[in-house]
Parts: sequence; C-alpha cells; structure tokens
Amino acid sequence: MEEVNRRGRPRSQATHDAILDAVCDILVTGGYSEVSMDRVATAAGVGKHSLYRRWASKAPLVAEAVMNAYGQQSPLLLPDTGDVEADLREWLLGQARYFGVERNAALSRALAVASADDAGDREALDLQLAGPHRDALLRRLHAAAAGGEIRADTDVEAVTEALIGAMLYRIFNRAKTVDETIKVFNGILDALMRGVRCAENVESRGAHRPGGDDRC
Amino acid sequence: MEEVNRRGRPRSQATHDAILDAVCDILVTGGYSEVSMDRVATAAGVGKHSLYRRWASKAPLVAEAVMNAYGQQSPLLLPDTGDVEADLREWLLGQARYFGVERNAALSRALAVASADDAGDREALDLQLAGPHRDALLRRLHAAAAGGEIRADTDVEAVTEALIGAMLYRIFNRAKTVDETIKVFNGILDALMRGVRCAENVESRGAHRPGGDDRC
Amino acid sequence: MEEVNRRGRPRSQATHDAILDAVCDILVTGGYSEVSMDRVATAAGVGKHSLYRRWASKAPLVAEAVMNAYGQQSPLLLPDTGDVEADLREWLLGQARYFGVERNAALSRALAVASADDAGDREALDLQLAGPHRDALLRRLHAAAAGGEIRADTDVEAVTEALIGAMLYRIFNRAKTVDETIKVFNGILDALMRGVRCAENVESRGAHRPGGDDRC
Amino acid sequence: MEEVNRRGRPRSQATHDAILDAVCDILVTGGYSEVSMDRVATAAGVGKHSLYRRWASKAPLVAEAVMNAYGQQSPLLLPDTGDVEADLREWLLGQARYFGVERNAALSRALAVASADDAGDREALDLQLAGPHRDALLRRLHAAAAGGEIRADTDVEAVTEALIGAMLYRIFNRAKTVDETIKVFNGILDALMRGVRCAENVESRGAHRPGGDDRC
DNA sequence: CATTAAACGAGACGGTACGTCGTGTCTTGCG
DNA sequence: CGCAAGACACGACGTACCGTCTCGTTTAATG
Repeated sequence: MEEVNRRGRPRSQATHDAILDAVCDILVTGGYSEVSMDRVATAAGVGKHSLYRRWASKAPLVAEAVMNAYGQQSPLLLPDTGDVEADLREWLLGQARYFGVERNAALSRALAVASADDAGDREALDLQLAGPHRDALLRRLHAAAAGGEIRADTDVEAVTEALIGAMLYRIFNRAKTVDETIKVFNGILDALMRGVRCAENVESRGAHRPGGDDRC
Repeated sequence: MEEVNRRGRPRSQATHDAILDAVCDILVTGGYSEVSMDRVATAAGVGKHSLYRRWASKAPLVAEAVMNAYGQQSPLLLPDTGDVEADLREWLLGQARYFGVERNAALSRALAVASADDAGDREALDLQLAGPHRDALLRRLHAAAAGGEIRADTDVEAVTEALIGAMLYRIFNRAKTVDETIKVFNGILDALMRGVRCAENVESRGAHRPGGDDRC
Repeated sequence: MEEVNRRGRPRSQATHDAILDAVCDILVTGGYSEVSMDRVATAAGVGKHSLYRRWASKAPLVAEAVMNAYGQQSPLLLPDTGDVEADLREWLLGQARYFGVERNAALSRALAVASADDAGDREALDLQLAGPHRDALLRRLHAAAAGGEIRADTDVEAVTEALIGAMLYRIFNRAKTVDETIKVFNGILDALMRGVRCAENVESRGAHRPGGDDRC
Repeated sequence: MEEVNRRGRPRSQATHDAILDAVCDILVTGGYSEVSMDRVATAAGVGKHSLYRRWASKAPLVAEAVMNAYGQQSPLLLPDTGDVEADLREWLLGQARYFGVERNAALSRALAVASADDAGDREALDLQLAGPHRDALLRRLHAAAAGGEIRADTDVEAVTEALIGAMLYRIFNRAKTVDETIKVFNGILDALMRGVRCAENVESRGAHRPGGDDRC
C-alpha cells in the first residue's frame, strides 16, 4: 500500500520531470557514459539529494527516464487480427520502425548499458522492456496453436524467445538501415513459418508469399 | 608487415601475460565493474604505464583479456557432417555447454559490458566474437541450400542472424540452467526446420522428430 | 566584507584543522618532500577534493599549515625597552632560541622550500614571515636614529635587511648549535654597533661591552 | 685518484656538454621545476642512462650544470688592494652586478631550489657556492685585523657570515633593480665599518665617506 | 493561523578511479 | 664498454564521479 497522506512538503512533479528530461537529453546527445549524477542535477537545476531521494543510483534513474520516454511512444505490441503470420510480421515491422528512429534506439541502448554489469538489473530490465512483448507473443502463439493456426506441437516458449532474441540482436548489434532490418525480419519470419527443411518426399505444399515455391 | 627491428627495450611478454591474467581473475571473481586500471596494475605487479602503453582504456584491455582466454578454449564452431540439422543442433548444444561453464559466461558477459557504450567497440566485438560463427553458418547454410538440404529460397542471412541472436539473447539475458537452454535451443531449431505453420491443405508431410506429428 | 550568507553546506573547520595538522606532522617527521596531497588526505582522513577545494597546490597548503603553527608560537618580535642595542640583542637571541627548537626550524625550512621555485610565492612568504620583523626593525631603528640612540645618518633600511638576511642565512644554511648561533649573532651585533674600522686618529672612545677596547 | 685507463669506450665529452647545456636552457626558460630527467635527455638527444651514469639524481645534475655555467663567468671574488673597505665595496658591487644579470640569478636560484629540501645538498651547495667567498673574506678580514685596518677584536667569522647572509638574502629574496641593491649594499657596508652607535661622549671621530659626519 | 516536517538548491564531504607525468632502473641492439 | 631508445615498477599529480551529509529556505498539510 502506498503511503497516501505523508506529512511535510510533497515531492514536486516538476522536479521529477525536469530530472527525467535532463537524463534523456544527455543520453541522446552523449550516451550512457556521459550521464553523471552531478551533471544531471546541474542540468535539471536540482540538488543531488532530489535525485537520491527518488532513485538509489544511476541505473534505475536512467531506467525510469528511458521507460518514461518509452511509455510516451512505445513500440507496437503484437496485434491480434486472427492471422498470426500477419500479426507477427506487423509486430516485427513495428519494432524495426520504432528502433529506426535514432532517439529511440539511443535510449534503449542506454538502458541496455545501464543494466549491463549487474545481473539483477539485467533481469529487471528484461522484465520491463521485453516482458510485455514476451507475454503478448506467448499468449498469441498459444492461442494460434490451440486454434490450429500453427502446429500444435510448436514449442511456443522457444519460438517466442527466438523472435525476441533475433529482433534485439538486430536492433542493438547490427542495426544499419530500417529497410535492411525489415528485409531480415521478413526473412526470419518466412523461414520460421514454413520451415527451411525440404520436404523429404515429393508431396508439395502450397506456395507461400513472397514468391515462395517449394522447390529444393 | 610487422616492424621487426624496433629500437629500445622490447615489450615484455611476461608483463603482457601477467596483466591479462590479472584482468581475467578479477572479471571472474567480481565482474567488469570490479576491474580498475589501478587494481589490475597492482594485481599484476605492474606499473600503470605498462597498461596504458598497450591499451588506451579499460574496454580494449578487457576485450583482449577475454579474447585471449577465449582463444584458449573457444566454443564449438559449426561442424559439417553433411546433415545440416544435426550440425546446427550440435553447434547450439556446444554453445549451451560452453556458456554453461560460469567462467566462460562471466568473461563473455564482461566483454559485452566493455563494449556496451561505444558503437565502434560494439561492432568490433561482434566481428571478433560472433564473426567466425556467422561466417560458418552462412557458408554451411548456403551449401545446404545449394545441395538441396534446405529450401533453395531460404534467406540464409536472415536465418543466420536469427540463430545467433536467439542464442546470444538466451545466453546473456535469460540464462538459467544448461538443460533449460538446451531445451529452448532444440525447440527453436525444430520450429525453424519444419516451420510452425500448419499445412493449409490436407497434404500431410512426413513426421519429424521429436515426436513430430503434423497434426494441427 | 566577508560573504556572510554563503549557500550550501559550509566548509568544516574540523576538516581544515585536520589537514593542517596532518601536514605539520609530515613536515616535522619527514620534511617537505614527504608531503604529498594523497598522503595528507589519507593522514587527515579527508578526501583529496577537500584539499584542492582550499588550496591550489602543495605550496600554499604547506604555507598555511606552517603559518598556522607559527601563529600559535611565533618567534619574538623586536622589543622596545629604550635601549636599542639591548633590544636587538634580545631579538636575535629570541630568533636563535626559536629556531633552535627543531620543530620550528623544520617547519620554517619547509616553508622556504615550498616557496623556492616560484617568485610570487617567495615574495608572499617573505612578506608574511619576515614582514612583521622588518616593520618592527624599521620602526625601532628610525626611532632610535631620531632619538639619538644611533647615528642620524644610518641607512636604516640597509641595516634592517642586513640583520634579517644574516639571521636567516645562519638559521637556514649554517645552523648547528644554538650556542654557536648566539655567539655569531652577538659578534654581528657588536660589529654593527661600534663599527669594525679603527679610528684613524688617536682619539679614543669609551670602551664597549663585551670587553670592548678600541685598540687596533 | 682518477681512473685514467678505463677499459671500453670512453665517455663522450660532447654528450656531457650537451646535457649541461640542455639543463641550463630549461632552467633559464622555465625554472627548476620544469627540469625533468626525461626532458633533459630528449632535449640533449641523449639516453637517460647517460644522465644517471654521470649524476645520481636531478639535484647534482642541476648543480653541476649551474656550477659549470658559473665557472665560465663567475662573480667577483674579494680583491685585495690593501684598502679593506674599498675591497669589500668592490666585492659587493661585483655580486650585485653579477646577479643583476637575469640569467645568472635564475641559475643560482635554481641551485638553491635544487638543494632546498635536503640538508646534505644544502650544505654541499653552500660549500661550493659560498665557500670560496667565505674563505676569501675570512682571510682578508683576519689580515686586516692583524694589520690594523680594522679593530683587532672584530669577530671576523661573524662579520663574514653577516656579509654573505645579507648579500644572499638581498639577491634571492628581495632583488629588484641593481641600483637599489647597490644602494643597500653600500648602506650595509657603511654601517658596518663605522658602526651605528653614537659616541657617548663628545669626542668626535673623523668624517667618513659618503658624507659621513658623526652628528647624532 | 501557526506549526511542523519534509522537500528543496547548493555544495562540502570521504572515497575511489581516472589518465598523465616524473624518477630511477633495466634491457635491447648498434657502434 | 658507451650509447640512444625505450620498457619497466613505483607513486604523485589534479580531475571527475559516487553517494552521503549539512546548511538555510520553501511549501503544503495538520493541529
């Protein structure tokens, strides 16, 4: 339960916002290593106590600052139109576009750095950042498996993780242009949906977009 | 060409090794943030000059230390037995086992942290660490596509990236037990090989291991 | 006017004192070259910032430390009993005794070293350390010249400087025992008071202490 | 005894000179604290070993460099014309002129700094630098006392020390213009020669230059 | 209202790490 | 063996950041 009725002067929302803004400014212009508590305090026109009153250290401060920005224009969560392949494609497209905006990429990267050298932070971050996507994917894929959209014996957890992992790796480590990213994402999804293995027998299956023919 | 005839006293290999060893010791026992130039110098019985003479800062020092350890017992590269699925499974298994050893995981994690906040470092690291795996995967998959082991229209680059991304995400962000990791890797590979999509028509295909039946 | 209402936490007098004490301790036990900012900070249980916040470098820090100790037990200033020769003798005696205490000599020597290689520091030091003595000597000698105690045509500035210079040279460069120093000081004063030149003519003057006869 | 026939390659005089010149250059342009062994070695185009082979540390190196320059144009030693007052005046004048040349003052000052924080160095320096002057003064004054030029009961050691101390103090600590220095030196010598004390009785003595009358 | 307790800005504080520089020693290969 | 070059261990330098701690001042909610 929150302590609703604390005595004394209440914390100022303006101070709070000024701090988060200052952090985002520094992150975007200079990256995580440029952020220091002193610098943030000065930039926000705030005492250091007002930082430490709210956040235990630099990592959670940056985390909240990024999540705050994130919350205002967060990347697409997995939609549910009934067509699971279309939904996944839409989702991947959304991620590619979101992280194609440099500001978004910079903030998220900073978040990754912030949590990089503490296992607990890393886990917490994964929960906050990837958690919703993971949940949505799991739910959607389970439903798809139950509804006959995808194979019933699909290892939904594994596929979910593969999608998130592949997406994040691309975003953080190999990002170049959005178009290239979209191309890779489409390639991944195609492979995943129809499989890469050739049919052992001659039984052919229907052709798949894009231009999917089954010849091996 | 190496400069063969450098003047003055040549750099000592013993000093070099002592430094790298000291870095690895600290990394394994305490993680990246415990590494400091002073600490390393003291632990290695070496002057700080001998560090800065060789490495510009902490990041490349840690990078070399880890790569050095890595070179001595590096994780399995993709084998080539003729059966691409078996090879991939073996490779994933090898990664799971390699990173299941805490020392290996700790060192690699440190490397990720070291390169986290500089784009150039990150790229260099990816090249050194993931590069050989990527190359091997690309070659193997292209050969498999050409040889009819996998579909000719497979987007090999995309699949390669998906595999590496999924693998690294699991290793760095969601590692728990080796067994769990192996299970997820197998699930990913199954999905990728045979596809997750149900045949739209009644044409069934051959059953796949493990227990793979195609019912949807 | 002092800035009365400085904002922020005021500087701690305890910190200030701890630092000065630590400096004096090191000076007395080891001399100027043993003083290092790190060492002082550690010995005083203080952060280096607290040193650099107050003093720009080692020299003014040592200067203040010594002047502080000096202020607590400073050497005798020139007294004024009406008998200028007795006063000067008393003053020289006081200096000899003061610097005969090893601690006082060590601290003052350190001060000389601290200011040795900067002209500004040297001047400032001379002002602070020798200034009061110079002022007192000038005043006293001028009064004595006006009152007929000493020759009216005495170059008071020159005599003052000779006394201070001779005294400091003995103290810093040729100090052995206090007794020897006192003997030299007396010899200097005798010579200065009555002159070393023989009367050209036979006119003799009254005998002077100690044992002063005018035979040449 | 010098080792005349050392085996192996003899030390190069050119190297020696290049080093001393480099030291003097740095001393004159930047002062003692600007001198570092590395800097000297580089400036002289010489290996550091060639420094340490010849001098144990910075202090004696600087000492020799300065003494070397000193030897080429050293300040006047006390002359002996038969008139002790004229000789002393000439000597003081010579010192004032010598140290009035900034280069000479700078080098000597450096020497003082070099020996400042070690008692042994200080003593050695005093011996080398002031020693010859002291000896000459002592000899001359003793002769003068014996010959009836000055009072037989003069404390020659004390007077010698007073002259050297007063001179050095002026030179090192209070140097402004040469003219001012000369004026002070003359004042000191006048006071010392004829004494500052008024004759208690009416017996007057002969007038002294400059303009010396005995009125009190 | 007046009280009061917390928030607030400023900035001092003890620590620790940084990257540079200086000292004096050691180790190459060349002359 | 002398010598130039330069690596080496050590340790001081002055700066920056961290997280804590006073200061004096402001600001609501409460009594």
